Amino acid sequence: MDNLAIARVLAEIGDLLEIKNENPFKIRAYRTASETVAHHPEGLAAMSPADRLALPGVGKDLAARIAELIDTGTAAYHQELLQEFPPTILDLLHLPGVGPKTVALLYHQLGVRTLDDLESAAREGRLRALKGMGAKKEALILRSLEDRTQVAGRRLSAEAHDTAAALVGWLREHAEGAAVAPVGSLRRGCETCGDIDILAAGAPRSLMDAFTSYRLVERVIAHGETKSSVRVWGGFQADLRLVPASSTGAALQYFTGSKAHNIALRDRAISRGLKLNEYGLFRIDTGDLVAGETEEGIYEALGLPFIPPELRENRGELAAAEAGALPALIQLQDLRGDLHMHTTASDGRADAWTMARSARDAGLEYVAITDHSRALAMANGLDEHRALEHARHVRSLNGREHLDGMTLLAGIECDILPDGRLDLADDCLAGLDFVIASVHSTLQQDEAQMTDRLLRAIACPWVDAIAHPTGRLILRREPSRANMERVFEAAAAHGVAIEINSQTDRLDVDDILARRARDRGVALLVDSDAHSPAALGNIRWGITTARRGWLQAGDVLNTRPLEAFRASLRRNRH
DNA sequence: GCCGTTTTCGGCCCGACTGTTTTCAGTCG
Repeated sequence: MDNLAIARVLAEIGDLLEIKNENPFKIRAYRTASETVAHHPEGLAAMSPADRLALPGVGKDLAARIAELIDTGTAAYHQELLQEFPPTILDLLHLPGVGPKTVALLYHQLGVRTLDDLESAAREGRLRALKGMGAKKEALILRSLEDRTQVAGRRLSAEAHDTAAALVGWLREHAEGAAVAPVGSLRRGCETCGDIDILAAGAPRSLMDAFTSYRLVERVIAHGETKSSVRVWGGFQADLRLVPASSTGAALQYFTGSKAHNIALRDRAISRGLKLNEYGLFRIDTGDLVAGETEEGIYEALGLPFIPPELRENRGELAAAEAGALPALIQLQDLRGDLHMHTTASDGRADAWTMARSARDAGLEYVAITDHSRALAMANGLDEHRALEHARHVRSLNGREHLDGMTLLAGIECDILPDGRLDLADDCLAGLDFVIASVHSTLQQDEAQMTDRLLRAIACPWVDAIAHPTGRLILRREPSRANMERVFEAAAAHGVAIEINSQTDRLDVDDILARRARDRGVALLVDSDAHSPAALGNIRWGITTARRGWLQAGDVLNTRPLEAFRASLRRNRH
């Protein structure tokens, strides 16, 4: 049983306990543990019982349930709860506006077990007869049921980014002098987001009306003096919070989250006789304001340096801050090269010259042109002959004018065949400047096959790096079953770099694996995998992922000057 | 159910909005 499966069961127990109206702290214990397990980079099944017990939020009881899950694939406690409530009841809980109390009420009073049951009951007007419910609540539930089919949960943050930027721009026009900024998961750089959170500090009350009358607002969900929510065309929910200018820093901190980071930070405040909320940091005894105007001030008053938003996931950043050991996170301008891009030679939209010029305009000093190899026939992949022809062409561009010091490396994105062999012969790969290998097909292999496949590719002396190592597509395709721990070990041993691919739906490896790889001694690359000049800009999302993975410039090979970069490639090291 | 240089028992983060209410419960973030 893998971590996500364990986490799902623990979260379900939490949900079921909530419907049962159990002790809220017990519920929180299950949910915290679920989060911890889901984000733990190492498989719990392979850990010793003592190590599992050492995980934060996992005590004697939860460790026992986890062990039971790993050993038997099921937990008796979970099954008991499912005897009391049908599992379909959890669908009701995830409906907006429907919480545990309502679910319990619906189940006990009306025998509602499924979303279909709920829809019938609502249409027949039976909900309004329940205590605490009325016609409006009934209409709200019907609406949630309708929305459910249109908007399916989370979306790529890259998609939300443009919507958020336009909305923030509109709000700034209507609130001169106020601080308007995206907060929440967007500010933390998460790969997906559930909604768009915006904070306005020091803005007039009238800004709320500007917000709810924004031309792309489809419906107003809530409209208050300091908080409003709307649904924007395209499926996003956007929330706006208004706070006084004196609370700018406190509110930025509070609404940026994450929830886990904030709870840990508030714990820290309490232990120092302080109270933290979105308006400021206050002394508990006197109620005096200690900090609130700036985020830096909040952290400073709690004895900490400023913690970058990307690190605020309660994954050790508070301890690191306390110890003065926060990483100096990599920045976009640290990048000097981009080692993964395509041209019209395979499935790209522009030629090598145009791609290189665009990269130069973006401030880069070198690029590798890495078109597909022949196994990707539908992408017009190159065979050995074409690959070497293309390499000659790419290298010939280096002598031309107007390149402003940009250097092109002749490379290839070589397919790793299902048995781990490379798609092109060794002497061809040896004749190039850079080879990045990747898996594009037969992604459903079992763990042993997929792991061996990658290990075999890594063992090939002409492979310098592995592209999009897990093959996942965010919200669409799960990562392959490869044992990444063993892949990183081999990559470190052979000096093969691991890529953070910046395509907005890949971000592969992700933040957690990137951090794990670095800790295992693996060098990383941040690449655009661009198929057009415009897509070169996606590399910023890879940088965000690297930052969320605690990476510094020194951990990423393509921050090095060209000669140092070339010297660090596996093919040039002996 | 977890956790502890104040504690092995008694705590556990905090506030806004909505709807159904005569002072508050439920939900959300």
